[in-house]
This record gives sequence, C-alpha cells and structure tokens, in this order.
Amino acid sequence: MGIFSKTCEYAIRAVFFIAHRTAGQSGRVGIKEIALGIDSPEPFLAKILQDLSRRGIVQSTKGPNGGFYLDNASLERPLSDIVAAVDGNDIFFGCGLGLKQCSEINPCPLHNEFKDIRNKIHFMLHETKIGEFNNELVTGMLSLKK
Amino acid sequence: MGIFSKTCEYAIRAVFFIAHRTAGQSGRVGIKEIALGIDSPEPFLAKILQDLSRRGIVQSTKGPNGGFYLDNASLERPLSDIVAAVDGNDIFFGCGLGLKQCSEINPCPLHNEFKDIRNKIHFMLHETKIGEFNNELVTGMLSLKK
DNA sequence: ATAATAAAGGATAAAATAGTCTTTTATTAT
DNA sequence: ATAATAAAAGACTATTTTATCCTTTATTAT
Ligand code: FES
Ligand code: FES
Repeated sequence: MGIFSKTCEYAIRAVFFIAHRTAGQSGRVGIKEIALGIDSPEPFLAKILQDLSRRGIVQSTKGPNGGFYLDNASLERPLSDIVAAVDGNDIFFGCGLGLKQCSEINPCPLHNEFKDIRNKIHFMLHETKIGEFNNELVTGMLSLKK
Repeated sequence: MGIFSKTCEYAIRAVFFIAHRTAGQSGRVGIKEIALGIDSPEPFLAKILQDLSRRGIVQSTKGPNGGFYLDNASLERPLSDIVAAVDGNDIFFGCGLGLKQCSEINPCPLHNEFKDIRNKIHFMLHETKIGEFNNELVTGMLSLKK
C-alpha cells in the first residue's frame, strides 16, 4: 500500500491520460483505450470513471464517438480534487499515528514533523493541475504505464 | 486510510507506549495496559506485538510479572524499522502513482515532487528513535490516545 | 510439584477494498 | 425508425485488512 489507494492511483493516472489524449482537439477517448494506456483492469476503471463523471471531475458522452474527455475548467482543476473525491481528506488533515484528530493541544509524538510533510503533500497536489503534463505525456517523456 | 496501515499505527503507538512505560526501571508492561494506553483493540494488538516480538523489535517474557519491554538496543532503533516490518518498503521507495517501480528513466508525472516527499518521510522515520519521546510521554505533553 | 499468570499460536469472523459481469440508457450514423 | 456504439447502473465475487476467540507454552510465586 502506498500513499494513495489503488482506486486513487488508477483515478489519477486515468485523468492524466484523458487529459493528454483529448486536450484541444475536442476528442473523446474510450474506456478500453484508457485502461490499456494506464495498465489497469478495464471494468474496475469503468467504475472509477463512472464515479468521477458523476462528481463532475471528468466529462463523458455515450454512443458512437462517445467517451471521456475534459473541458477547460476540468483541465485547470488541482490534483487534490481527485484525491479528496476518491480517498477523502485524511491524507491532508489526519493524524499520522491515527489519533481521532490531529491537534496542537493533544499532539502525537510525530505531530510537528508529520504536519510538515502532510502540508507538503497538500501543497504538491493543490499546485499540480490536471492538464499540466499534457506535453510531456504526448512526447512520451512521462509515463502512466506500469 | 492515512499514510500508514491501521496495524502500523497501532504498532508505532504501542512501541512508544512500551518505551516510556518501561525505560530504565527494567519493568514490564502487559498487553491490557498497553491496549488501554493507546486506545486499541486488545486482541488485535496482541497479534501485532506477537509479530514485533518475533522480529526482535520489542522484547517480552511470559508468566507472572511478565509483559513487553524494550532493551537498550531497541530504544535506539529508528521508527523506520517498525514501518518497514509492518507495512513494507513501498512508502520509502514505491511510485506514488502505483507504477511497478519508481524510476528516473520511466518517471510518472509526479515523480520529481513525490520523490522529494518520500525522502522526507524516510528521513523523518529514520532519524526518529523509538525512545526519543519518553520524557514528553511521561509528563503527558504528548499523547498516544485517540 | 502445583497453581496462577501472561504471552504465543492458530483458527475464524467481519469489514473494507479491489475487481468482474450483465443489463440498461443515451447518442449517433444509416 | 433502426441498428450500432459506448457509458451508466446494478448485482455479484475475490482478496486483503482488521479484529476476535480459544488453546498451548513458558515463567514465576507458593
Ligand atoms: S496529532 Fe498526530 S499528526 Fe498531529
Ligand atoms: S515514477 Fe512515480 S514516483 Fe517515481
């Protein structure tokens, strides 16, 4: 287990994939191609994208030439929106040692150091926009595949 | 889900508890008192400590006046030993987006930023020693309870 | 030696996460 | 209108994580 749940890892990779495959040309990309492109089990990914679609994080249309895409607003959203939607806010605000709530008044031994790391994670995910890596993904400098 | 598994959270809290309760006086502390002290389910914690004991991270003796304790060598060990034993090394070396392996040659979009955070976590856990907070725990300045 | 104590070990149980399959609904091209 | 296409929805299965319970083994005090 890493920092994110498997569901969340797939979600982030899928959204990056959709972004770089459909940005600009107003195209759509189907679940099959996404699953292949990010090396994920297709039916499981379908469920995940269904959820992201309901939440408005990705856009989709049914039928021929249908598929998933991202509008301009979505491309500008921070990665933290995906993480919050899928894994919740624990990673941003929760106590590292699992206390009910992280607090300055009743801190756990790791509080000070951990708070710092947690904030760096939050900052990174908040500053990173979904469409930010499109160029590098198109040119193959960055990878979404296992 | 936080950074660590529930098992690992309990493990760290329990080891901190044993440390500050038994350091110096060569005493022992029983599972019941530990479970109470860190707000964890007793039988589950028993399993976890059993495992840590087998691995030599905590010490224990059976019978009357028995219980768990930490020898001087154990008090000097870094927290990263507990995390590695319980959750494995993914948090120290794994790719944040779940690629089979994190690599400079085939990096994921978050690689550079994530590597930095991962290293900070590794550094924090490696620099923090198990017996480091004993004073603050005894005086009640730090908490292990939900 | 014996009884009491406390951890170790093993076998299950419950809950959450991960993954699959089948049917329905919306869209589009013919 | 009709057939083809692709996502949405829903029901289901598998695996992993979290948690409990019961028996055995080691230690100690009497
Ligand atoms: S209390 Fe544990 S991280 Fe703040
Ligand atoms: S490749 Fe993803 S963190 Fe290094």
